[in-house]
Amino acid sequence: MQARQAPRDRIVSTACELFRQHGIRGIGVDAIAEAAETNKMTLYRHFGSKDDLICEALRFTSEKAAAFWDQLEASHPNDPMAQLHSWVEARAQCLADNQYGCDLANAAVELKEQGHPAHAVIENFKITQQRRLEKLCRDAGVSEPELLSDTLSMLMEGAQVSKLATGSEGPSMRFLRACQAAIASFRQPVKSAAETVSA
Amino acid sequence: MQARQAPRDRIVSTACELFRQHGIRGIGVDAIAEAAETNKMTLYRHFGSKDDLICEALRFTSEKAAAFWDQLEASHPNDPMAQLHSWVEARAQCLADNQYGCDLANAAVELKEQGHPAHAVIENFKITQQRRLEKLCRDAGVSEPELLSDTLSMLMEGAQVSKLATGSEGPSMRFLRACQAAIASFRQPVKSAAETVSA
DNA sequence: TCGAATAGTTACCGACCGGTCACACCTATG
DNA sequence: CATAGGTGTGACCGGTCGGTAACTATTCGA
Repeated sequence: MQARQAPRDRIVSTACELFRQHGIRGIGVDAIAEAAETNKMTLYRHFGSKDDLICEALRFTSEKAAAFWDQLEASHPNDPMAQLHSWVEARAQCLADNQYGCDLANAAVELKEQGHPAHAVIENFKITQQRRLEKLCRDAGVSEPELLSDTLSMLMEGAQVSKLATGSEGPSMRFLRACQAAIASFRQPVKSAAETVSA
Repeated sequence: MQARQAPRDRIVSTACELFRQHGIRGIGVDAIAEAAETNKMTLYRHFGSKDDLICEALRFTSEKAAAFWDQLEASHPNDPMAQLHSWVEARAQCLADNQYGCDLANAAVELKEQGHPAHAVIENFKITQQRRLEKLCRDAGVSEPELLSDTLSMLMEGAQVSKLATGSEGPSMRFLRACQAAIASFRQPVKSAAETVSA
């Protein structure tokens, strides 16, 4: 039996879970503290405000996502095209497993007050993801890496919100095929040595 | 000077606006009534509850969107491929104009309690839009109309949430080009009469 | 073993939430 | 002019929100 996590860690991971299930505005700090088997006073000793906790929870989620990229690179070393397909398949799997969409994107929808500290966390996360995806596309040698990576980004975000709005029978059902078709349409045509030089 | 709208209509359109700006959970009925230049009691005489008002506001927005399709068909009669491109351009324009994304999709993100009456409105709207888009793709004679329409749906949803999360410099910047590339990749190759028959 | 830090408990605060009440008002139509 | 129906006003309800105070219990290292 493992020693119990520290209260702070329990609060963060519980907050992640409850924010995902009920929405950030849909759950109160008291309920979070209770679900984390602690109390509101301890929560406020670790986090100055609910907004602080929101940021910390989003950071926590985004760090877990960052680990996924290392794993991806290790799975197909020196084969960016295989990594790209692996990325798509992993996103499709995540889409099938998770009924709540991307926590960071949902937070962006929910927290409209501009200047909210969470915006910086969200933007930083999304931009990082997009940069990594773009690098992958570039390394894979597709014809328009920026356009492909943005296409895949939009397909991914769209699939998640579409699943929320329309259910799993909607467009998100064809997310995997849509991504694969997009990648295929941007693959460099096989060129002869002469063409490669002239281009 | 036009006669003032009836209180009920003012409440609905004001609610649409404030829900869009602050989120459904981010604005109270009192503030809506005040912004509509009326009061909470009148609001509750027309709508049984806030949830009722939410549904009515979403219905109002979705009806405005429905009118767009007639307009689209009239602009390029009997030319579904031109209508499809026109649809993409209109969505791109809407994306550029509107900083809050799709109200219906945002509502789906925000209202996670299952069984909320708004879900039926959202699902009905989204499914209707998707069916019309799919019909357009089919009429345009692309090779895989279902896959293309789902791709375009996901690109559209993704562009909106991506703009919320990453700002207008992110993937949504290339929404138009991404859609056009997707359509191009699904265009039927020109076939000879013999090929058409043998297929 | 002592002391300091951390965690738990209870009660509380003011603000706001969705929703209702009783009552005064206005206007339009008979 | 009278009456009726929609409208405006302000007070009020119970509940919940984010956040705090004061005090006790626990843990753990010096």
